[in-house]
Amino acid sequence: MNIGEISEKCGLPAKTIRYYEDIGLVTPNRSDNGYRHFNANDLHKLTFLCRARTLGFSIEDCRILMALYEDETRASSDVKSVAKQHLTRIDEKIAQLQSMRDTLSHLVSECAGDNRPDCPILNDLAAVKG
Amino acid sequence: MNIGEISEKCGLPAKTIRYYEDIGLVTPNRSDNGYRHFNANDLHKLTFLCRARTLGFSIEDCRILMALYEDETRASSDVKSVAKQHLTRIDEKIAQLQSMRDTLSHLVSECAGDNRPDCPILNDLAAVKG
DNA sequence: GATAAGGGTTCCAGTAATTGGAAGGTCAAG
DNA sequence: CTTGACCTTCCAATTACTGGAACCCTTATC
Repeated sequence: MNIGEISEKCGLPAKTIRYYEDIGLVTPNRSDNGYRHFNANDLHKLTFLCRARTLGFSIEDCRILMALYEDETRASSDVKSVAKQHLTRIDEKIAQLQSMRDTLSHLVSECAGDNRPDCPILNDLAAVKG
Repeated sequence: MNIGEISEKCGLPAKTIRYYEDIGLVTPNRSDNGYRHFNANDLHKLTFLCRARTLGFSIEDCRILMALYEDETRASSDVKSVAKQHLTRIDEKIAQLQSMRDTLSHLVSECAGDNRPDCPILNDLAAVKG
């Protein structure tokens, strides 16, 4: 199938699929007219990539996971290790955002939000710490 | 003061301060030798920027907030509005990460993590939906 | 006076993962 | 034969820096 069709099926934009070919994540064949020709295995790979990216894995993680996916002699512990590391990174990010959120929502609640210039949000931002 | 000193005080790397000058967020004077010379107002601005970035505001948000900071006739409602929008974006991001986290931690818990190749994580990633 | 250390300067390139757009080739239908 | 929907490649932009090269300024030391 052509790139438009597989794009529909795997959930990735055609542009992204071409990019993934560029960086060596997939290597579709070419038809005589120069069009990329994708087979069922390509569909599996691209679906895999789409899903992994949706779960926030980096492209480099995806590369590792794809290699494991294609290696029939892998140990599931290797996969689990990559996933757990990613989970840790997600948790760190959530904690960081939560901390931002807490500070910011406190500031927002303090601010009158009227037409006077006095503003606790700006006051906080501009405060030079000792 | 020179860039090294103000960098210490405001918490931003010298490189970042130069970048902020490039994009017009600060405009320090220059000494005769061509060195940037920062005053107390520059320190306030850069501290402001450092804090706002720490809270996750984008550079463009910072630009808006800085303009409000410098406008003595601002309405605090304008500041609050920017902050609330940002808060919404943070909440969305947290929700998205939380959803990734839930899915991933479920998969991780299902995976034996031993030296056998069978792996629910890879199975999930490769599954072509509907 | 030479030199070395520790500032400072500019400018160019790279990061992550796409995305947008231009210029142009291909194919099926009317 | 032309129109429209595909496809192709290649270059540039995005966000917010960061690294590095090549070079200048200042001060202290030999």
